[in-house]
Amino acid sequence: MSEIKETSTNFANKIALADECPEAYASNIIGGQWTLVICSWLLSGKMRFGELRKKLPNITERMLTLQLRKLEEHKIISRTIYAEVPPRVEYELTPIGYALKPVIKALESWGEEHRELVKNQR
Amino acid sequence: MSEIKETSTNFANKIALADECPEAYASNIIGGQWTLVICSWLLSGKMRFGELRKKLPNITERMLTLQLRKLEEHKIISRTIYAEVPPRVEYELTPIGYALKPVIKALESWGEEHRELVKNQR
DNA sequence: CTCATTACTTACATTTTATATAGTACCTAA
DNA sequence: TTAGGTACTATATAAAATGTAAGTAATGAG
Repeated sequence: MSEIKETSTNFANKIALADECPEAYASNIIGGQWTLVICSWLLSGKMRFGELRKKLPNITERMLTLQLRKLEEHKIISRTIYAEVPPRVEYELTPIGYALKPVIKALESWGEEHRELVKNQR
Repeated sequence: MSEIKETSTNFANKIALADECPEAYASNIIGGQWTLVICSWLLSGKMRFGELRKKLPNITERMLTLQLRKLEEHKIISRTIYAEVPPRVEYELTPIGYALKPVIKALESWGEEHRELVKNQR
């Protein structure tokens, strides 16, 4: 998060890959440590900043903010601020965000399958 | 890649997340920069080290080796060495590796959809 | 003996991502 | 007047991922 150096080889490689492989493109967007989990929670409806924080016990406020900003930038979630005191901010998936559902489901079931397999091999 | 520090908060968080969220678990495994692209190529059949390298023009041999080792460790690919000179090593998806197909397809189509959307908004 | 080929290793440097810690503004209720 | 909740921001640092450059082993061809 924070800064990326647009002259690095790493950056160029990401661009090049994303350019020809939609799966790499997608993986760059949702590949963060908390991204999928946040989306997964939001699949069941809009949530406030504080609610999300409670659902993700070990996340720092900074990380949560960064992840939410990144998701917002990518149009995956929308942010609604209510001018109240204390402040209230709600996050909700956009249509393209909801469209992640099959991806998340596919990952979930593969993850479970893989976990089973690995467990049984030891 | 390379080293992970088993005392870091990051490590603990990953474990905790992976523990309860299969999608985070899956994402940790296939989340590398090249992982999905490699699997994607292997979906169409076994390949040699050198072939893969040519398909991924910007990857360094080091990165390719690291990614392949990680995939092998996670039982996603199998490695067959032929005792020839010069050496020949073939990589092939295991059953659980092939089971990634729906995940990759879901990511691909979401990626394309997302890319379209973003493009049209500018 | 020297060179080429393939699939790696190793040591090191850089870039990217994640965490820790300490703030801030706002108003409200005590 | 002071404490408290909410959703942040700023700065520093640690850790992980990726990249660069240079090797290595084995052997058969010339």
